[in-house]
Amino acid sequence: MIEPVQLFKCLSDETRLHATLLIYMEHELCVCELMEALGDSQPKISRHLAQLRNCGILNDARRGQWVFYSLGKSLPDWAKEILETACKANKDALQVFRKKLAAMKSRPQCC
Amino acid sequence: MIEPVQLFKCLSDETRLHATLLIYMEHELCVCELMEALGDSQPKISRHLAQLRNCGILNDARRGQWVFYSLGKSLPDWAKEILETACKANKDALQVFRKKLAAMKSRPQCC
DNA sequence: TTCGTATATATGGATATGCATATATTGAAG
DNA sequence: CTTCAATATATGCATATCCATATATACGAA
Repeated sequence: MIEPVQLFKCLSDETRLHATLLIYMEHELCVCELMEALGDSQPKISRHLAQLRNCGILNDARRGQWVFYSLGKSLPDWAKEILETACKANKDALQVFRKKLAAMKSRPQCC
Repeated sequence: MIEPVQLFKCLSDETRLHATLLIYMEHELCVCELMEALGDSQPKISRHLAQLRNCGILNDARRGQWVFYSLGKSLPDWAKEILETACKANKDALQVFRKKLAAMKSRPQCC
């Protein structure tokens, strides 16, 4: 079970915070979508996602060529509350990311 | 104005997290009370408090020999919400710290 | 083979902590 | 009043450790 201090450490990096909040809002995103939305390199995104997965914050599922990340299934309620609050506090930045997502061409299909 | 990622970084260390939550619950504590409650060395506590003060999370006020720390005055509501949620998630540990505080002899008087 | 993703390695930079020391306040002795 | 000691807190320095990132490479699916 994740501890508060561990969640805070995970969210203390911009890439991880934004990726987590985007996934929280969009329910499911793959690595290439996050690359596009956040404008970061593939290894950078992948590495941070791996860390979030190892902590139980995210869950990964391969479908064809793509690996989709979603919120961890056993994430406690207090952690979701913190994500919800962080979304509100980060509204402006998230808006920009979501626009980039929406403008993305050849987005992988959800099954 | 503090950014979410900055708050998370501050709370990503056990000493800072516990000190902040204790101050949130008790409204005001001095360095020696935090040393007693958390069982950490004086320079360690002092440094972490300085960092929290520099970020605007805490406020300091000297009264006599003591320096009392309280929540920063301009801390936004979303930040307080996060502290509230973290308190709930950390209830057990905080309970132990508060007991040590209550058992402390020669606690400095509040003016 | 190509596309999407993961990981190994190296490196630079940040961070935490201990120890020693400095500063500030208070009170007591002279 | 001045000096000295005790108490409370802050900080400079050295060090060890952790972290983020880039580059290169490997793996897995189509």
